[in-house]
Formats: sequence, C-alpha cells, structure tokens
Amino acid sequence: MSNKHTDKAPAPAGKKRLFQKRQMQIVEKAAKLFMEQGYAQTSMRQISKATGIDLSNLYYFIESKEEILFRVFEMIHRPESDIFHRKEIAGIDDPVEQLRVVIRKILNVGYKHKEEILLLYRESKLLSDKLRKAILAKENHFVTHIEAILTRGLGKKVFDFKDASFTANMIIFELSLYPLRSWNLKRHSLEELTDLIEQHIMKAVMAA
Amino acid sequence: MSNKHTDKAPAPAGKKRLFQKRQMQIVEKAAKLFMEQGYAQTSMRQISKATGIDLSNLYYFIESKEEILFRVFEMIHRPESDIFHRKEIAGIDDPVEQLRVVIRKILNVGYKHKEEILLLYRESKLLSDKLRKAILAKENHFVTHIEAILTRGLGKKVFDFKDASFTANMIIFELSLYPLRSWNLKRHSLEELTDLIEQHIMKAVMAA
Amino acid sequence: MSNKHTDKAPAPAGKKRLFQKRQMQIVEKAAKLFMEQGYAQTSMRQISKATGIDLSNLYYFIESKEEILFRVFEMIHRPESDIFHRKEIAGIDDPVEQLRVVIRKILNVGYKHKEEILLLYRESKLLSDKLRKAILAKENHFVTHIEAILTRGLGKKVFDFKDASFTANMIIFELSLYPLRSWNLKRHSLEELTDLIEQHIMKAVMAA
Amino acid sequence: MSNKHTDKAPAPAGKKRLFQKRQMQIVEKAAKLFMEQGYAQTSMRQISKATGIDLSNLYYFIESKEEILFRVFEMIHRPESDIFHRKEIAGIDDPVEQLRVVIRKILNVGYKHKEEILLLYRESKLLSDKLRKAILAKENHFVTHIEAILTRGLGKKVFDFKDASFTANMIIFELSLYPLRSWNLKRHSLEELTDLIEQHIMKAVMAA
DNA sequence: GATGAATGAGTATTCATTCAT
DNA sequence: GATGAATGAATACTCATTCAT
Repeated sequence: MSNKHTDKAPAPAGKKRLFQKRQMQIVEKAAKLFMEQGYAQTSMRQISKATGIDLSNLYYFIESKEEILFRVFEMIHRPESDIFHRKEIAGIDDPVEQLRVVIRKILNVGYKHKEEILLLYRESKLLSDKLRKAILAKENHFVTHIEAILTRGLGKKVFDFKDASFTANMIIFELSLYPLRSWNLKRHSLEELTDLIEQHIMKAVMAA
Repeated sequence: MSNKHTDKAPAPAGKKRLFQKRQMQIVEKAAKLFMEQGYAQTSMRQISKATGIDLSNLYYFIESKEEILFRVFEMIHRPESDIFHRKEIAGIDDPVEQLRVVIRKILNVGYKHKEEILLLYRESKLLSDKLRKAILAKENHFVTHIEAILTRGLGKKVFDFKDASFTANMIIFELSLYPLRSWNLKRHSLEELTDLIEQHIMKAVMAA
Repeated sequence: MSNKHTDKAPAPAGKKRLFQKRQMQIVEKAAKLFMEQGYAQTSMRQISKATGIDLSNLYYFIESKEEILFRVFEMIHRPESDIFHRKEIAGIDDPVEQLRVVIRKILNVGYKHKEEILLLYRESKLLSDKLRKAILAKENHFVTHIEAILTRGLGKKVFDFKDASFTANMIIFELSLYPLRSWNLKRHSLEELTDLIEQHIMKAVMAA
Repeated sequence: MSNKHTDKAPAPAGKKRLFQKRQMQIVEKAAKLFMEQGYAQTSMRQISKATGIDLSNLYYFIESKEEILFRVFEMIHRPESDIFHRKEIAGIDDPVEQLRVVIRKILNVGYKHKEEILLLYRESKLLSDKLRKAILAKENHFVTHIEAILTRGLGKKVFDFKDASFTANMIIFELSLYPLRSWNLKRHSLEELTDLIEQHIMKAVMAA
C-alpha cells in the first residue's frame, strides 16, 4: 500500500485537514463494523452506508479495504501508547508500585477496548506481512517497557524470576485475559478481576 | 446442523467407517487451509481441490462450510480431552506434582497444535450461537479439571490464592501463550519456554 | 417418456402388482409435496425421503421427475371420472334436477381435492405438449357431459341460453371457484358456498 | 423488500426516471420470460441476457428475483386499476348498464393480458406472505368495486341475488374464464365470447 | 432390488473496485 | 469532489440423474 494520497504535492493545509478528518471518520465507523461482524463479513457498501460517504467516493479517501484495516489497527494502538510517559508512572521510584500501577492502567484500557483488542488478535493475520509487522512492532514497545520495570526490580531484588523478556511477554499476555476470554469470566466484576489479575501477576514476580 | 448422516438406520459398520473417513479427510484438509488463510478466505472450491473430492460431492459428506469449521474445532479438542483421565495424571496424589504434569502435558499439546488453537481463538466467533456454545462447553471441561486440582491443593494448604475458578481460567489462558504469541517468543526454545511457563504459573499458585 | 417399465416382457403378475404399488406410493407422496411446495421446489431427495425409497432406487420405478408429475395429474382426475356413470345421476330424468345434482357432486369433489385442482392449474404448463394434451382431454370429458345435460334441457325448454358448449365450459369453470380463489371466500362456509354457487349457475341457465 | 432505492435522498428527477426506466425494462422482459417458462424455470442469467444488463448489474436495479415477480404482478394490475374512476363508468347512473360496461372493459383487459393473468394465478403462491398479501389486496379492490355496483342495483331492485360479496367474487372469477381456459375456447371469437360471458353473468344477477 | 458415491451443470446472489460524467 | 452505473470474478450451495457394486 503506497501512500498514494498522503505524499501528494503539498496541498493547502485546510484541505489536508478535511481529508484526514474524512479518513478518520471512515476508519472509526469501519472499526466498529469490523468488531461487530469481522473484517471479511463487512462490505464496503456497509462502510459507505455507515459513514454516509458514497461508495465510489470512499475510494478517494482510502486505497483499498485492506488499508482501512491497517488504519484501524493503527488507531487502536494509539490511546495506549503514551501510558508509560506520563509522570504518574514514569515518576514512581518503587518498581513494585510502578508495575502495580501499570498493570491497572493497562487493564483499564483493556476493559474499555476489549473489542478492539479482540479484533487485533482475530484479524491481524489478514494484513500483508509488511503491515502486520508494523503493527506488531508497536506491541513490542509495550513489552519493552514492562521489561525495563522488571529488570530494575530485579536489580533491587524486589522481584525474582528467571527471564525478564519472557516474563514481560507473559505479563502483557495475562493482561489481555479479559478481552480474549471474557465469555468465561462473566461471574466476576471488573473490580474483582482487576484485583485477581494484579495479585496473580505480582505473586508470580515478587521476591519471597 | 441436523445429524443428516449419522442418524441413519444402522448401516454396516464397514461402510459407515468409510463415510467417516472421508469426512475426516475433508475436515483435516480444511483445517489446514483455514489455519493458513482463515475461514472466510478459504473457499469450498479450494477444499474440493485439496481433498480431491468433487465440489458437489463434498456436500454429500458435509452439510455446510460451517459444519466443517465446527468439526475442525471438535477435532482440535479431542486429543487433549482424555489427558485428565490417564492414570499417569489421575493417579498422582500430590496436587503440586499433578498440576506440574498437567501443565507440561497441555503445553506439549499446544506446541503441536499451535495453529489449531490460534484458529480456535480467531474464528470461533463465526460459528452460530448453538455451535459456539458446544465448543465453549468443551473448553470449560478443561478449566473445571484444573480447578479441581487447585481446590484440592488449597485444601492441603500447598496452594495459596483467592479464587480457584479465576485461577484455573488464568492458567488455561497462560498455557496458550505460545500459540497466541509465538511471533514474540522466537528467542526461546520450546524446552526453555516449558520451564519458564511452568515456573511462572507454579510461583503464582504455591503457598509460601 | 416411453413406457420403459410397463411394456416390459410380461412379468409374473405378482411382481407387476408390487411394482405398481410402489409407483403409486411415489406418486401419492409426491403429489402431496407438489401441492404444498410446488413442483419446481420439490426435490427428488425429498420425494425419496417421504417415500422411504432410496434416491437411486426411485429411478427404478419412474423414469424422471416429469413422469411423476404426469402420473400425479392422471391420479387427480381419476376419482371424478365415474361421477356421470353412477345411476344416481344417469338415472335422473329431469335435466334441471340432474344438473343440480352434478353441480353439487362436482363441488364436493372440489372441496375435497382443492389442492389437487390448484396444482393442476398451476403446474400443468410444465408438462411437455403431448402430456399436457392428454390431461386436458380428460378435462374435456367433463365438459362434454355437462353439455349433454344442457342440450337435453334446452330441448325440453327448461333451460335457456345461447351456446351449450360455451355454457358447459363456463359451468365447469365456475365449479372451480373455490379451489382457485379460496383465499377470498373465507367468510362463507362450504354449505353456504354450495348453495350460492348452485343458485348462481342455475339462475344463469334456467328458462324464465 | 426494503425500499433500498426508492427512499434515497431526493435525487434529480431526470436521474430517478432513468433508474425506474431500467427497472421497468427488467420487469417487462422478465414478465415475458415468466409467462413463457414459469418463474422457477427462468434464471437470472436469462433475464440478464434478455435485458442486455449484466447479471451483477441487474442487482443494482432490483433486490432479488422475488422482487421482480412482485413488480411483474404490480404491473399487471396497474392498467386495470383506474377503470372504475373514469367518467365513462363512474358517470353511469343505471347499475345494469354500469355493470355491463365494466364487464366488457375487464374482459378486454383480460384478452390483452391473458398471459399475465395466467401468470398471476400460477405463480402468486411463490411470493412471500407479505408480498402476496399486497397483491391480493389489489385484487380485492376490484371485487369491492363490483360489489358496490351490485349493492346499488339491489337497492334499486334491478338486481336479484342472495349475497353481494359472493356474487362480486364470482363475477371477477368468471371474467378470467378466457385467460385461464383459453385452450378450451378456441372455437369462439373474442367478440362472441364477450357477448356470451356478458349475457351469462347478467342473467345470473338480473331481477326477473 | 438396493445403496453409496459420483457428476457436471446449474442456482441466486455478493464482492471490491473502477469508469464516465 | 461526488454520483450512478458498470464489471467480472467469486461465493456457497443444489439439482436431477447415473454408475458401480
């Protein structure tokens, strides 16, 4: 997918804004449809109807259905991206407390964006290798951050485990328990779940 | 899906076997295609070509594409189903040891059937409610078994956690780390992974 | 459609009976299905299931789906065929009374075989020209009989109309009011209908 | 059948006309095919070929094969619909004369649209309940009008019969004698037929 | 007489995408 | 920027009928 549109000769800034606004509109509505029905089961006509943008006109703003999916994935990752840079987290000195807070933050994001995360797991395979890798790279960013916290805690001997990289991966995975298996967790409230997951993870990493 | 074929008047056993053999053939080939390309992206024509069974004749052995998917899922679950009943596990008295063995068994199944399990997570949404519930019920069977082990260990005070049901769910989930995130675990060998996962889980449930 | 089966070398009478019995079985069940769903919407598989005769075996008793339809039509006409020969009708001297009785007889047949008659009107077009003509010839038989009664009444000056052939046709047609338009006659009971139709027809043919 | 096309935002009248013109084209050609071969025996491919509109493009103008059938029926009813509102009929004071004129008008329509009316009787069963009811409602409109004339004549004592509703139904039915049984009326010219049918009906309703 | 399996052409319908205006 | 119409390939599925055993 070449950036057919975005690398055009520099257009008046106003026009460009409007263009991107339309794109966002499309991506957001499409995201909703993809989550509800799946990518393959959503037709361009449905997206056209949902956005109110004429079917042919849609292709003025996006190049293909696949591009929409890619942009949907991009959009999904954005809200979580800056979690680690906020002072409320970066400023915490105790790795134990820091991990605890990060866990809760990510869990909350997961509750809110359950559908989006499910979508990511379900449909990312459809992307061409290149695009899928771009998405997975973003994922990796998270793992790296967790790993940093873990390593710091290991140095301070408040944590105890064999492999920080593995453990970071596992933790990120555990944090997606709810989005991926909510159908089997109906009996717990979100508050309970948060506590249970936090305790489960902390117990697995804490030094004795 | 009615039992169009299976509830026929009792046919000669040999003939019936042949029919089921063909069904298996279809389901296995289809499973492979579904894993590689996804369910929606796999056409009945492709299944026909892959099995060598004429497209229309395919429908002599199965009722619909959806039935194939359902049978694929059934097949995935089967090899794991009897894990818990084998003496080598049911016979173990120590819950700690028992859990450890079960973890390793399930992990091994997961390594072998990585693609299948991914498929299960990816495409189970596509099944009609009825069929999806049938599949989830099988899943639940596993969780229940783990829960039983956990509860026994809790009684013996060798385990320590708040909620056996939640913990069993979480463990089952952790055991699918590899199938669901193998793309991020390339640097570990399967033996390493097995050890790491086992330790991670055991640490999270063991009493101090 | 050649009589592939029936003109075989003379078979033992018992076998032939059985063969015809099976044929009847097929035709009767098929008739029911055709009436309910229409000819085109009924599949040979359904007929096979309804009769309990294996699909391939069906073709031992009939040549084609079209032959079944033809035999269904044949069967439909049979019960009415002998109406006119029974003494209770042939023995009546007064044409007025005779017509009246015939009307009531045919109406009753129509009430009982509403679906069959509808089928005849709906699907006879599907038959090849030759077969359709064979069916229509039977129809004509009725008209001729009515025409005879009318002509006799005209001679006795108890009836009054211009064209006996036309009138006979019209009467036969009027007698199929119920099978063809029952959806618009729900508010009348069959007894009422019988009276109303009889009076309507009689008024149209009686001399002043 | 939702009004997928017709409830669009008010488009330029010219464009809309063109769209409807295409629809008409389809419906007319399809009507011809349905009459010749029956609905079930006519394929969308044939309709595509007959109209010169590409098979997939056909679905731009109509929603389904069933919609075509429905529109065919609508079209059949339209030319007759305004019969009763024309001055030449509504303006007649004498019910006898009025009925006579209506009979002749409807008969003429029947002669012209013999095939269409046959189609209506043959295939209306295929419509879904909802659509069939819409068609039958139009039919009923006719009956109601005839009934009104009959009732007026009954009041003026120029007519004599027991049940106006039944008689109206019967008359409408008698007027379709030719479309439904033309195969048995070949020996009469249309002029003769018109006279014979008119006389038959009038005799059945007139007061002595 | 019966049966399981095959065959090959057919069905209505949907799709993403593009073109001309 | 927008719209109506087109395109051509694909979809899952069904059919009447026949064959080999």
